[in-house]
Amino acid sequence: MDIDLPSETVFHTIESTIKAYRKFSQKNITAVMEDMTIDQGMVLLFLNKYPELTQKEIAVLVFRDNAAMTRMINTMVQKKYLSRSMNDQDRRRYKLEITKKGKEVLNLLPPIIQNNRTSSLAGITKNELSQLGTILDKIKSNITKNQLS
Amino acid sequence: MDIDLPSETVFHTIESTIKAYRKFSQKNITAVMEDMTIDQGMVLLFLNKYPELTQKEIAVLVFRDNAAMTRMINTMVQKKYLSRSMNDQDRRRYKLEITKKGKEVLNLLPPIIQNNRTSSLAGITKNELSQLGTILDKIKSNITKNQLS
DNA sequence: TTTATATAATTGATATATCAACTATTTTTG
DNA sequence: CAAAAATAGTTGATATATCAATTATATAAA
Repeated sequence: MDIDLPSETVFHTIESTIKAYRKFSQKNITAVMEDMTIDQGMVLLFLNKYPELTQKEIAVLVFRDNAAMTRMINTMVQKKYLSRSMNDQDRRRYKLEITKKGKEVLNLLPPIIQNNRTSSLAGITKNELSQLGTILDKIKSNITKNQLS
Repeated sequence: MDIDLPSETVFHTIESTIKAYRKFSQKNITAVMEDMTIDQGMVLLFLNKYPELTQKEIAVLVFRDNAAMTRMINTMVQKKYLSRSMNDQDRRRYKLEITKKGKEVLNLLPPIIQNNRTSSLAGITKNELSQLGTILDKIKSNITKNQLS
């Protein structure tokens, strides 16, 4: 059976776009914050907005599983961006708190992230952006439907 | 500075789409080929079509760097999907050959991959597909332009 | 034709991804 | 309530990602 090479499919384009964005974004972050990764930065942004998030909930937001999250947060605690303490309401969970060092990151990061986004989307109309979202959502929903069967 | 949470951006949608596709695709591949990964499968597809590819060229096609490629091919050689031998024309390169076991994969995989693609893209028009490609290419070219400066 | 530069691949260090098995707690339910 | 099920998180095993430094070979330039 003959099929298109992966490099000729839209999935390849999707993947190369997000990888390019991640690399670009990481480069700009590294320039001002030596040991900060995109994903660690996202964790800080989410926790800043919703301080009650559990590791599991954060994992969903950044597309990782529990195990990956445990290790990522270990690293962030070790690097002093976060502190972990007991949650007395539910002792299966942790309370995650952003440290002073973490808060400094939250001052530096947003302008850079904003710039990453706007420069990547330069010249793309609101309409195109919404089409993009709509089509991708269709693909995702096709996949979700198929996952169940 | 207040910015949108990552989960509210189109980059999040792009990432979640490709991750969902990868997971879906991997599940279907695993069902017929226990220890075959998507990326290893892609390497086989590319090598099958272009037997002269170097590790470096394959790396570009599957969005990895040389180091990752070296290790991935080590694994594939160890699992007997590929064999590595000297290239006498240029002794910096290897000649990569698909083994019998690798060729069996090449019989099993294409129908599954084809099905992954078509079921993920069900209901999406040719026009939408080309819009998707166009918009993503715009984003990529914005990023490439910025990378240079 | 030597020296410099470029290229292909490897290795070490560190971070991460994924699955499955596991612990420690709730929460549900019979 | 006690047993069963669900939930949050951890750990081990294995694969992978990335950067920087290194080796070996090939090509270009002085």
